[in-house]
Amino acid sequence: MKIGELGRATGTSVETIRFYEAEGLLSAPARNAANYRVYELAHLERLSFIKRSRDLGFTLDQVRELLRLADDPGNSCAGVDVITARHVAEIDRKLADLNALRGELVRRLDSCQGPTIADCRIIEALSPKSAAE
Amino acid sequence: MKIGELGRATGTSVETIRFYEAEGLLSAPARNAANYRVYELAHLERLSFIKRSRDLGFTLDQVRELLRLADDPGNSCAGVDVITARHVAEIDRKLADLNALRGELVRRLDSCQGPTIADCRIIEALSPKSAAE
DNA sequence: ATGCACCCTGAAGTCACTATAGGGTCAAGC
DNA sequence: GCTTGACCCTATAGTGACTTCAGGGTGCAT
Ligand SMILES: [Zn+2]
Ligand SMILES: [Zn+2]
Ligand SMILES: [Zn+2]
Ligand SMILES: [Zn+2]
Repeated sequence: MKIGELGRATGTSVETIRFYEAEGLLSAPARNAANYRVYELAHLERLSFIKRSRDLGFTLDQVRELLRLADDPGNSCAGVDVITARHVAEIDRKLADLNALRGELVRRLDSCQGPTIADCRIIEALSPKSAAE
Repeated sequence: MKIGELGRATGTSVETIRFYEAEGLLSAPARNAANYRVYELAHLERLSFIKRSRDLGFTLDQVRELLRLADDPGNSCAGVDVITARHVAEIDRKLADLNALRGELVRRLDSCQGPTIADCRIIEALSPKSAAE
């Protein structure tokens, strides 16, 4: 299959596929007479793995590690589980941060009666005079 | 005050302050004989505003807009509220995404009994054979 | 022969900084 | 007076994970 087909099959853009190849995540495929990339089933499977991992929020470095671990089915999966648990912990941190931000913003939004900048509770929250709040 | 003092006063790194100047967010201050930046109170106030906005997760483009709106106290604050509401909506989207990811990851983590890659429920979730799931 | 979808490479742009290289300034202490 | 150290300066490159752009070539149908 050609790169466009592989992209459609995996939900990945052509540019991203070439980027993954340059990054060493996806091995360079054979070329046809026109110098077009020609992919095999193994490429489709590997790219699917990468796509799913990215969709689950793993970084490319984590994906690299997951691929390495996944390549040997006899290995212990402890490493995979550690990477995943660490990733969950990161997500928890982000969730906590975002929730705090959201709370602060919504509180301000709700209390703002306008009508002008001078009375705006959001601007007030941002302005240094309110620093003692 | 010099750039280091300003940085300590606002919790911003010296490099970030110079970056904000280059980006036009903070006006270029006067220089002393040694070509050091010399900041006034107005700079401190403006940088505080930027810092608070960034801490609340606004992008620099949004900060630019907020600064522009905040500069005229007679203006309606509708624009500010719109930017904020939009930002909250973005946060809500991110929260939903992260919660979904977290759920998927934790579900897999909990169900993985190991001991090898061949049995790992996380690798299974990533592998294309499980695509029909 | 012309259009169009598709493919190629290499380089630059995105965001919000951070880091690095290679210097200059200033006050204190020996 | 000379070094040490903290601080300041500019200009440039690096980060992550791509996306976009410039400037082409290929393959098939009309
Ligand atoms: Zn690693
Ligand atoms: Zn308001
Ligand atoms: Zn704008
Ligand atoms: Zn496992």
